[in-house]
Amino acid sequence: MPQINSDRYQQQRKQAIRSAAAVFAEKGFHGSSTKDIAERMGIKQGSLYYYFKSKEEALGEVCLFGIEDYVHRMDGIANGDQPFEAKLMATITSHLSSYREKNEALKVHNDERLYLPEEKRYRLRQLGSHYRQSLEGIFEEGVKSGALRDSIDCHFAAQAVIGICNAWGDLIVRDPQLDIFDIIQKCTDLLLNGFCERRKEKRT
Amino acid sequence: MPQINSDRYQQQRKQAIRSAAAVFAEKGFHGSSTKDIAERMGIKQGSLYYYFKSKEEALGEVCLFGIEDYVHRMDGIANGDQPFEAKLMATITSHLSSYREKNEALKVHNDERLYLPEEKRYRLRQLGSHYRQSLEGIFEEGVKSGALRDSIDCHFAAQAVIGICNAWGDLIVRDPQLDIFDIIQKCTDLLLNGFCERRKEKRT
Amino acid sequence: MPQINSDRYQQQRKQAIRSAAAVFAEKGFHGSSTKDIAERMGIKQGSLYYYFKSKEEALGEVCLFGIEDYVHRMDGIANGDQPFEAKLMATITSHLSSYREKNEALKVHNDERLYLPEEKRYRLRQLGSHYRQSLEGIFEEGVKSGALRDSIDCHFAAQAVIGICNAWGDLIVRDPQLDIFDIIQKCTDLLLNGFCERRKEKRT
Amino acid sequence: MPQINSDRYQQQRKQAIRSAAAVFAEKGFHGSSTKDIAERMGIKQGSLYYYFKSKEEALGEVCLFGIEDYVHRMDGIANGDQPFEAKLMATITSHLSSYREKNEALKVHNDERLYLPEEKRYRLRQLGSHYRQSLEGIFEEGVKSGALRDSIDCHFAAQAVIGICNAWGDLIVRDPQLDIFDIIQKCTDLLLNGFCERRKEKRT
DNA sequence: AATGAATGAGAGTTCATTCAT
DNA sequence: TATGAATGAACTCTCATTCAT
Repeated sequence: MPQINSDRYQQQRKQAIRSAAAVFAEKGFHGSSTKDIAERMGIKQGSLYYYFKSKEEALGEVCLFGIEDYVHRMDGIANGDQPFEAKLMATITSHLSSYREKNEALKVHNDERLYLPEEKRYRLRQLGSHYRQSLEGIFEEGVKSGALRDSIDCHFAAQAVIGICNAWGDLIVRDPQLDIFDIIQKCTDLLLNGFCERRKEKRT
Repeated sequence: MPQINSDRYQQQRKQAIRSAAAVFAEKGFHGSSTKDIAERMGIKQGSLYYYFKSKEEALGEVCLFGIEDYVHRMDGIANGDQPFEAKLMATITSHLSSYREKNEALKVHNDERLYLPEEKRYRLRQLGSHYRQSLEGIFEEGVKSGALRDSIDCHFAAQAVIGICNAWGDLIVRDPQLDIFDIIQKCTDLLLNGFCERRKEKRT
Repeated sequence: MPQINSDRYQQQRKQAIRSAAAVFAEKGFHGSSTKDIAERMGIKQGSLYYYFKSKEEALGEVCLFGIEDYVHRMDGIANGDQPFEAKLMATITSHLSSYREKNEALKVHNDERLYLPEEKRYRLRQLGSHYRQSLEGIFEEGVKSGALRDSIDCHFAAQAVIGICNAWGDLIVRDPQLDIFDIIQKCTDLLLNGFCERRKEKRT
Repeated sequence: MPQINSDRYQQQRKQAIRSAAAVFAEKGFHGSSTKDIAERMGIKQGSLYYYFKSKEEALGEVCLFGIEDYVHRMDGIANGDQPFEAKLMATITSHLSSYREKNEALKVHNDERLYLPEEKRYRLRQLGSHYRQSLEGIFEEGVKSGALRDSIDCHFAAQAVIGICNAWGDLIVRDPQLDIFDIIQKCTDLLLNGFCERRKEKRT
């Protein structure tokens, strides 16, 4: 019967979530044991159940932790009135930074959420869809404003941005040396301009 | 003692690999049981061991099966003398098609190979690196030929292509309705031209 | 995936049920471990699950095994056309003999069935009610035939018979030396001369 | 270090015993957790250990509480100089009333005492034997006085009385609606007229 | 070529118990 | 007097693996 309101408890629980995130990211949900998680946290296996009702609940908490505020940050970006280019870069920055800050939780969300029971996956799906739709909105805006080509398929574009960010996110998690700002820069450039040679001077 | 050379044996073993691929893709390596795999193949659990020494060997075979000829195909593409644009599109086509043809094996390679012991991962890493390097080579050629901007980071570019293909590959595996050629088209366009408005007429 | 139809399997499973009955009777359901049961059967703990899906299923099988044919035997008694006295004695004989033959299974049914989930308890309750009703029927018949006093509450009478048999059944299970036929005799005498109109000599 | 002498402590401890009795009666000893008991008492799990050294001690106290004064009451009955019929009825009344007053403790004594270590069971066995012997004495007296048939096996008779009372006791605990005085009446009648030489009218 | 049966290691989970506060 | 936190042992159950047939 944990004292859910106590500060100490909340603090320790957060710690447990981070530990679970780290272990799940490294070995996958089924490949991780509760003993692994407890050990990383510095407690004994049985004690973990003071903070989680089950291993599955731990996964749920990690997934939520992984996306929640990066989704909220997206709201801020989408509702701002910057030009398209700025919004895109902000999105990429936010997305890739999440991989650094929150460490492995976002990766766990991407790779392991399918092991959650439907009811718990529902909230995550809502958040994920919300994110993608906001991003699609940004692209639609960009098309209207003339910043983007008419022919752009905004759904495809949003998925592509998410996909490319997640791919680099994986690499970022695996290799902490990577220069995240360099990657943000290059991703933005790729998405805006592609790889082909076309000189700025020709732009009008 | 399996009759490794018998046709029937080889045929059944291939079947076992495909079954394992399907199950691993759906539930992950640790989430799958040998019973699951055997059942999908229509044999009994214990009989699997006639075809694999262990569950891990099965994973190894699936991973290899998942990448080997898609890597070889890349050699063909890289060594050809088509222009950059054609090679890029060929690469994307090859990559995404693999997800359809080989079904789930490529996905398994991407998501589960980390559960293999170092020795087995070595060969896969070689193949993967070879693939990425070939792709980098294509980009370097593109830069030299003037098709691509000088400023392109070829390593980044290759990773980006792989990342975007894998991201869409996941979606393709999950949703068999997706129009793969439409996606190929749009990916190529994105990578070549980006999303920004700049009309071909303005090029010259 | 047990071969449910094989003779060997059925035989071993019966053995498992008997072992479970013995252990449950001695230590109660929650006080018994699956290890205890397996050990009594001469196999290892994990192997028990080849015969039962769960410990609870084992309990269910034991309970069913404990009452099923003693309930059926009651049907034979109730439907016969012997006089009341003979039917009562037959009932007691059948009931107490069950404790000897089936060993501890009937005791387990009485003491531990409440740990079964509602769905499984349903069938048992049906059988139990059927038994009690048959017994009540015998008493009603006895009243009609004039063998018993009018004032007898047949529901009370049936419960009393069952209660007294179970009480002695417990003692019989605990002490294998007890002379079961002596007890049958005395129980019958107690109950008979309690419910009878008057003593046989005085009847005519 | 409990203040064993404080009134408050003794009062709370009694409360703890009653809570334990209720929980043990409902779920059995092994099926009950210390958390269950604490919750019913309105304290936290760990606090129980202020009143009991162990869960087992709690069981011991409950069992003792369950029989002690019902055994002492039997002494009063046995040593009185009422006729047999009155003593029998008093016994039954005392026994069945215990199930109502003490609620579940007597049931716990009957069903769960076997989980106590030998040393603790010893005192209970003494009390139980004492009870049975007193009851046997009543029967022997009854035989001598001519109220009962010569052929009565007094040991059997005492066991039968206890058995029938416990059987009805179980039903009484389970169904608080049951009319306890009706049952006392009927049990007495059953037993009396069963063991009596003959019906009163026919006696002279 | 395949399987029924068994195994043993390890998983997640529960819980009586302890103890500093 | 009571509790939050932690522990470790035991438990049920799963599963990769083996092997005689």
